[in-house]
Amino acid sequence: MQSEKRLTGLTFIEQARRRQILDGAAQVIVELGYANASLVRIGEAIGSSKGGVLYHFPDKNALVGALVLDIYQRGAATIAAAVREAGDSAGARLRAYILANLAFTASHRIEAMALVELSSGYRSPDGRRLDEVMRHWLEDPGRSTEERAELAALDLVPLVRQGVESGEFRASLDPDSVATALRGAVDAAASRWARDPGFDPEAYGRELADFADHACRRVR
Amino acid sequence: MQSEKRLTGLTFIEQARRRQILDGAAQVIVELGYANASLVRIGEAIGSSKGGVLYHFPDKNALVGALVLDIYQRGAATIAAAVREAGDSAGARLRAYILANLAFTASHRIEAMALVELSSGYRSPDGRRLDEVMRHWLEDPGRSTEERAELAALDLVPLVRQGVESGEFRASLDPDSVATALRGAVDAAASRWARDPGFDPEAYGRELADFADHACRRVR
Amino acid sequence: MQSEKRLTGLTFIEQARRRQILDGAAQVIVELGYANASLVRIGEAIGSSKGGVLYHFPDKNALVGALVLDIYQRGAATIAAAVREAGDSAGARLRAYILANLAFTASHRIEAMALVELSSGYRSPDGRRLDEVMRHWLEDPGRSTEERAELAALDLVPLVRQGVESGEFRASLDPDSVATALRGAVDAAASRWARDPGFDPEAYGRELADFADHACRRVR
Amino acid sequence: MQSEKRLTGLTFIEQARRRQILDGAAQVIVELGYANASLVRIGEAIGSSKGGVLYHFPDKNALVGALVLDIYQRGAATIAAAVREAGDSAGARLRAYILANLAFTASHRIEAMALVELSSGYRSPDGRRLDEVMRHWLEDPGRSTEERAELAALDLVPLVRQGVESGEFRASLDPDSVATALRGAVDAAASRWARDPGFDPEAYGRELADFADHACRRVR
DNA sequence: TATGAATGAGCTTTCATTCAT
DNA sequence: TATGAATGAAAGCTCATTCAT
Repeated sequence: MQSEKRLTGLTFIEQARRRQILDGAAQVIVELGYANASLVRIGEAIGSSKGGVLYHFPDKNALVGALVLDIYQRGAATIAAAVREAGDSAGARLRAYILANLAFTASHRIEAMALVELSSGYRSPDGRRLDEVMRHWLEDPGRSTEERAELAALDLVPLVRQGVESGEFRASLDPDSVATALRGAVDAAASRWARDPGFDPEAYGRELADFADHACRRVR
Repeated sequence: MQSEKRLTGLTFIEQARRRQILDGAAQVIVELGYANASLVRIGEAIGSSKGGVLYHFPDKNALVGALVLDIYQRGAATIAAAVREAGDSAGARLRAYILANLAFTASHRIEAMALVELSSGYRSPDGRRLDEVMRHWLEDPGRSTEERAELAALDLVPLVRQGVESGEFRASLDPDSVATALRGAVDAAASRWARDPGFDPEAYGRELADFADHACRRVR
Repeated sequence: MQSEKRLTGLTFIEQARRRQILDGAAQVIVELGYANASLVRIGEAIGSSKGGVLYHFPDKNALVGALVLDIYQRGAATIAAAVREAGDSAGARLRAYILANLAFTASHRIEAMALVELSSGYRSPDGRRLDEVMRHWLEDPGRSTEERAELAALDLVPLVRQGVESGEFRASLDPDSVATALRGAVDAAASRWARDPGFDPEAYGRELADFADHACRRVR
Repeated sequence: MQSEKRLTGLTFIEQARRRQILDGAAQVIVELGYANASLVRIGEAIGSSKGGVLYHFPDKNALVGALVLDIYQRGAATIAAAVREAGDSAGARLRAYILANLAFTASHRIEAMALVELSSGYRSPDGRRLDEVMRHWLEDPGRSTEERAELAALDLVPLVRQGVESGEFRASLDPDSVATALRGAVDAAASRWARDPGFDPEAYGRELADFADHACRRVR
């Protein structure tokens, strides 16, 4: 039965191989930097050859695209869920956002670091940065509403704004600035961890959540 | 008189040319990404040739090293000064640190962005990241005590710790986490600015200073 | 019964598949040029895969060889027949030769163009041109006398020489040069047609036949 | 003085090197076929490296373009001159055209063969044949009127038409077909010569000129 | 009778680096 | 104080070929 062997057009072993390649790519990118993450090295990382890699992805750009999208989706899914479950309070939602982010970083060390590496190291063939390219991908009309919703959940601005409007957060807070700052603080974990293996992302998450709480919450 | 024309072994025009090259390099790195910043393009950017660039720097690696060090030093100098002038209060010093950082970003747009690009894009010939390499440079025994002091002033940990110990900041603050978070928030400005030309780093700096203040200061 | 299903060692379906592959190959070669006619694309052209193609031919070289030989044989068969039926007059035979050639081009557009593409694009693994390789094939002792005769019929030299010797053609005619010129004029049709879809090979054939007639025939 | 060292923006030695590369390229293309004429081999042919070749031409396509244009221009110049000097008679002009073409082939063996090889072997990066690409080049508005005139002189159609209209050639002649046929006959010389080193292009030219004369001229 | 998977040679291209001038 | 010229390593990519299924 085709339906048993295939899922979204790919056989299971094909999917497994792609998974393996994506993992290998992430690893090499983290280890050597995106600039030095050649197809040969990615191939070697999974005990294969550059040809083997290119058999499963049309070109390097597609491979990186798949990798980024994969990490984003996995991350967005868990983070969106955590925020959803946190209830209506902006404070609780913000805390959940931060904790979930750093829990994801903790449990997906390589992936999180790879994302950081790519977010400033990657340029598309026509010279655009990852953010810009991502925006195009996300606007892909083939993307489902749920996916869109989850990816949108990564945006902190509405969350902060809600807190301000509900009076839970200080009125003088600028949602845009706060979002930028917190996103920066969250992303800092991966690079910090990269240069300091003893770093504990989840502990950092708890500290950061408290920090953000004190910074945002209206003084009673 | 040689002694008038030379400073640290370089003539003034030599120094001027190096300055020009470093500026050109920063510009190209920001525009095209570190991966595409070839020596030819850097040469073109200053109306010179590949060979001209390599006359002033032994190799590309040295050029990048000099660039990073140059930016760091210039930044550290102004920031250290601002913090020094802020007096003894940890709160005032933290505010000065943040404002000075973002003022530097605002007045050195290209340099700040280049640093972001390099901080994850650059790898030394033996594969080490910029941070790691920087640490080695800073430990260079040839470096003067003042330089050391200024570069050390970029480290937020002692600053936060002082605030906690003096009772100005909340006792439950973890200096290390706060330092990581704030450094991440500060650095986020350059990448944000890169993808959003309308961004105002100094305004962001004021928001971030308030944010940090509320987060750190002990509730009276 | 095996004997009913096989012919020269191949089953009928096997033969049909080979036919299909050869046709696909010709098509792809014409469309994309020999250099871009990869096995994958040939496979795709017949709704099959690379592997499918290579099951029927030991390697790409053999496939091209078979294609060329196939086209030559089919062309030679009809042309030889036409010349044979034209009778003894050299003028009539020459006219028949030209008309038959261009009728074949007209009815086998793809094949004729593929031959043009291959005649300069193809090189054997050891670097020899198609002509040279063809000569070897034709000297293959396994080839029957009839086949030989038909393929020999493509040679214009004896035909022209006969006309000269019989006095039908001008005595000053150099058979070798005339043969080269007319072969060139005949072959020009396919390339002309390739870049000018409105070209009419059969009309051209009639013009060329008249042209050759006036050029060769002794003025009464 | 710059003006002594430069011509059309290139120094003389630069021009000499380009010449050398073009010659080497033509040689390799003839020897191995366009498909096998890699930059390494072209480099080797002139005792250089692939890098050396690419220093003088931005990419392989530009190299081939320069080669084709160069051959065309040199050929067109001598042929146009010969036709011009032949006077007004269409017969004399046609004879001059044919003789000049084959004299050029005789004196530029490699170039003529390379052109044949390229005319069916080359495809531009976007898949177009040489003829098509050539047409674009020739329409380049930067091209001078004289160049245009000379390149236009390669077109046989107007020449034949003039002969028909002046009554010098048979009225039943179709200029387009005759042009195609004669061009084919002329070009056949290079491929014939390639597979038969004893071939004499100029002798062939005289035979072909007579042949064309008899074919075209009105019987008195 | 094919397909899926993988390999590795070879291609074009970019680029840091070297060297003579 | 630079440029011109050239090299060769390494990259991304295509493709014929092999092999297991």
